[in-house]
Amino acid sequence: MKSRVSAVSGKGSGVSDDPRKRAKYLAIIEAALEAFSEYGYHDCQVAKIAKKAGVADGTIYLYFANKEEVLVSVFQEKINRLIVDIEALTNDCDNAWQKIEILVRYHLTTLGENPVLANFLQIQLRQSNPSIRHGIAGPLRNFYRLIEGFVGEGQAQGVIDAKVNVKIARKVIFGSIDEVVSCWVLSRRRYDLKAMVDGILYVLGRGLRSDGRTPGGSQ
Amino acid sequence: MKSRVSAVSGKGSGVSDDPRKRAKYLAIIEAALEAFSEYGYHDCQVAKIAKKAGVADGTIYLYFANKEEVLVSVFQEKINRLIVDIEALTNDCDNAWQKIEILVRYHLTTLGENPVLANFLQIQLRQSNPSIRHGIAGPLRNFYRLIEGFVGEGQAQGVIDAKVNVKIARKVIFGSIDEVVSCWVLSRRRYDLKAMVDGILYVLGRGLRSDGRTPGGSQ
Amino acid sequence: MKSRVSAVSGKGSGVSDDPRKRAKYLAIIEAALEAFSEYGYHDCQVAKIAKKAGVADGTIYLYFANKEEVLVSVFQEKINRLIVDIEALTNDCDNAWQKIEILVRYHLTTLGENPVLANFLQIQLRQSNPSIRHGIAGPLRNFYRLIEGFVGEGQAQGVIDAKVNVKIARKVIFGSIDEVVSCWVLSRRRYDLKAMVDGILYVLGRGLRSDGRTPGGSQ
Amino acid sequence: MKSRVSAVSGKGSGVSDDPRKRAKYLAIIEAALEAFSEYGYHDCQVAKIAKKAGVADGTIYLYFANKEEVLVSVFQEKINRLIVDIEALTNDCDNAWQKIEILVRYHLTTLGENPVLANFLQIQLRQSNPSIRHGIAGPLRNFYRLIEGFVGEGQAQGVIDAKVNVKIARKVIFGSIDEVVSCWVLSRRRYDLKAMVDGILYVLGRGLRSDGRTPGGSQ
DNA sequence: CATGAATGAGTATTCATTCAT
DNA sequence: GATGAATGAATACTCATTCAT
Repeated sequence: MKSRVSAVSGKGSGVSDDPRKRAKYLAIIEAALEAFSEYGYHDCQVAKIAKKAGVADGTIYLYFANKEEVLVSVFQEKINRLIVDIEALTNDCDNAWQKIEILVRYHLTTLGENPVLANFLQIQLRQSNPSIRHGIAGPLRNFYRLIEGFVGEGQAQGVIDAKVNVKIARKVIFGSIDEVVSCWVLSRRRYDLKAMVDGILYVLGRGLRSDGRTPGGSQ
Repeated sequence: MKSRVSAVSGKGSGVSDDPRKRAKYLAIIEAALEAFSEYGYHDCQVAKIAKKAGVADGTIYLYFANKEEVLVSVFQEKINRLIVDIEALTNDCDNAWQKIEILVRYHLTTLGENPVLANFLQIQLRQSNPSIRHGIAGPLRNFYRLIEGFVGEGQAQGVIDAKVNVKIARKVIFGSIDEVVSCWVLSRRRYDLKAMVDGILYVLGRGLRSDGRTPGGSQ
Repeated sequence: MKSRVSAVSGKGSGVSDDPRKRAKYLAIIEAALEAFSEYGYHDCQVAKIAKKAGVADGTIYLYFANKEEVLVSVFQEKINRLIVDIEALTNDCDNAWQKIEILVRYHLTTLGENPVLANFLQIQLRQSNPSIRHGIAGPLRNFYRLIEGFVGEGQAQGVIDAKVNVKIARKVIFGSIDEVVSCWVLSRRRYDLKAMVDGILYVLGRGLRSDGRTPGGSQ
Repeated sequence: MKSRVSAVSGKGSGVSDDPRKRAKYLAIIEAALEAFSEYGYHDCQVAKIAKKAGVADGTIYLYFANKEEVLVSVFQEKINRLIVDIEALTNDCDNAWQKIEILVRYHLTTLGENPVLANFLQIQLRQSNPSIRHGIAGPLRNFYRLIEGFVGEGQAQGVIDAKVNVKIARKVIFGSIDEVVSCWVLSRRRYDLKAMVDGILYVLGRGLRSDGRTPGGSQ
């Protein structure tokens, strides 16, 4: 308890003043990502994570309250990183639709280049129980908000159809890329994920962007 | 083993000549749907299914090879039913885009009226092992094919943009409705799912339908 | 739950209509007595009990809710048996002091001839935690009541000093024989426990019996 | 190892020339008494003792070989103190039976006023392993010898019945007060322990004292 | 001397599956 | 066919103890 570095009950990302603790925390996170991705949540014993991280089983519990918190923390670290990166990439972009394009492209490119993470996010993460789902909800909401922010911004700029409900737009965008990545992972990554970006953006763009066709907004 | 009525290794849907066997098979399927939906896959013991079905624990194993096969069979029965219903509803429809509209509307309406099934399909089904995911893939592919068939048909009819890749269109359609239903279930069904149909179809229609704007197809 | 034969939550002594269940229940009780006596509560794994009983580990849990309940049930069975035996032996005895003599003699004789039981009752049983202590309290109270009954009876008959408080008399009697047996067990039974009976009864008799000396009761 | 101040393997009572060490040794003893009494032996982690004592976990091991030795040392310190006090109180008493009265009265009064110690001695101490029981045996023997000394002295003085076996007398005396205190602790101290002294001494006195009745000693 | 982060051995309990009746 | 008592493999987590600082 005393000095546990908790990503869930703590400040949100395993922050610790002691850099050695932070390093070990991150080592466990990376080991857990690999282990969960390789075995799935239920078939991944804590001992496997500890071994991959090069620490004793008990050490895991100095940094996380339990196995569930490890899983949630991995997700949190990874999704937060994704959000931070996308925010940085879209920072000096004026057009909100282009921000969405960047998001979709970056998401698919990143996961396409990181099959372990993709497998974790699309498959293994979802084998977990309701209490884990609850822990995941918070960080995921941040990703949702990012997308919704872009959509709203685009409507304000007039580049996204104002008649589209923001939440529905987010669900279509997120649902589409989520499905695309899931299928790719389940296909055992037999094709190039990046190659799908243009096709998806074509459909999403037609569905969401304002264009000359609907200047006044009539359907 | 002997005369087991298997939904996975068997002919595909618990077919049996003996109507009493078929009835008990279906009773177990319904009990399992309820039980899985109520407890989740991992917290739903075979004993709970047996109790709900009014049979002994061991009897389950006269109809299914193991717990996994029960789950897969429930999915199979339900998704097949959905497919059959949608095929019937779209049978005398000439316009393939309208068929997609029917599919989306029927899917959301059905799950909106059947929270137990929705919870099973969106949440509990996905808590399972990769080996189950494999068993699910087959029946799910039929649903994929249904959507892809409508898209292809629509392109042949000229009502759907020919430049859209059929598989990508299917992923956008399925991913969108899947995400919409999942969010609804996770929100504890605090709003009306049917009410989302028009909003989703508006975006999907804009994204996929051919229109006066692009008669020749140039973007 | 359904048909668990519980000595704690059930009717009190592993009663079951099915004689086969009762037999297995008793087999586990006897195995547990031996195992607890040999290893002590904390160092006696459930697996050791199961092995001695000739059943699978899991079978223990068809008859008992947990390891604690096994311990409590062993105590209950044994102390109840002791009580029943003493009641039978004292039944046609007119003099209540003689009943106490019979109780003390029977208790020490029985434990002296049954070192496994003596070790269990005096040493291993007491290694347990408060929740177990609570489970033991009920059956132990019955033994207390037996002694107190004899004392009260003796006072009514005039054979036991009326000035002695019944509960204090019980504590002196029970405390004395308990200490005698404990010392004997801890001495590794290097002497004959039965041989101590007369000496103890001499002191207890002087302390508790009415006699010519104190007819009026003056101290 | 080096200069460990052991209460068991050492000279017997945490003796050290360095008063600072002695002070910390005693601080740990007091903290352990409280902690064991509060949580019980098995639920009292070494960390809890360390925290109460205001030292690091590891520091405990500079003063004691292991957790068992801490428990044994607490017992040793406390029982030795009891013995020393009783010896002082009985020093200028001529009548050995009065010494026994003093012992019983002092024991019950002290524990009655010190529930933490009473709980430790009667309950928590006995939750321990057989190996601990061995460590306790030595100091406890000193208490036994004290009682036996009084009894023998009383027989030499003719105030205690010569026909009573000294060890049996000790067992009756110790067993009685032990049972009385245990019942009091288990009753959650709902009555006044001191108030029982006279009642117990009345029975013990009748049982052990020589009196006019038996001048020659015939029963 | 003191610290406290790290270690890793140890175990009660669940539950999918079997098979004698 | 149906039953349900019996099986036994499998695992997260605790905490006494150590030792580098």
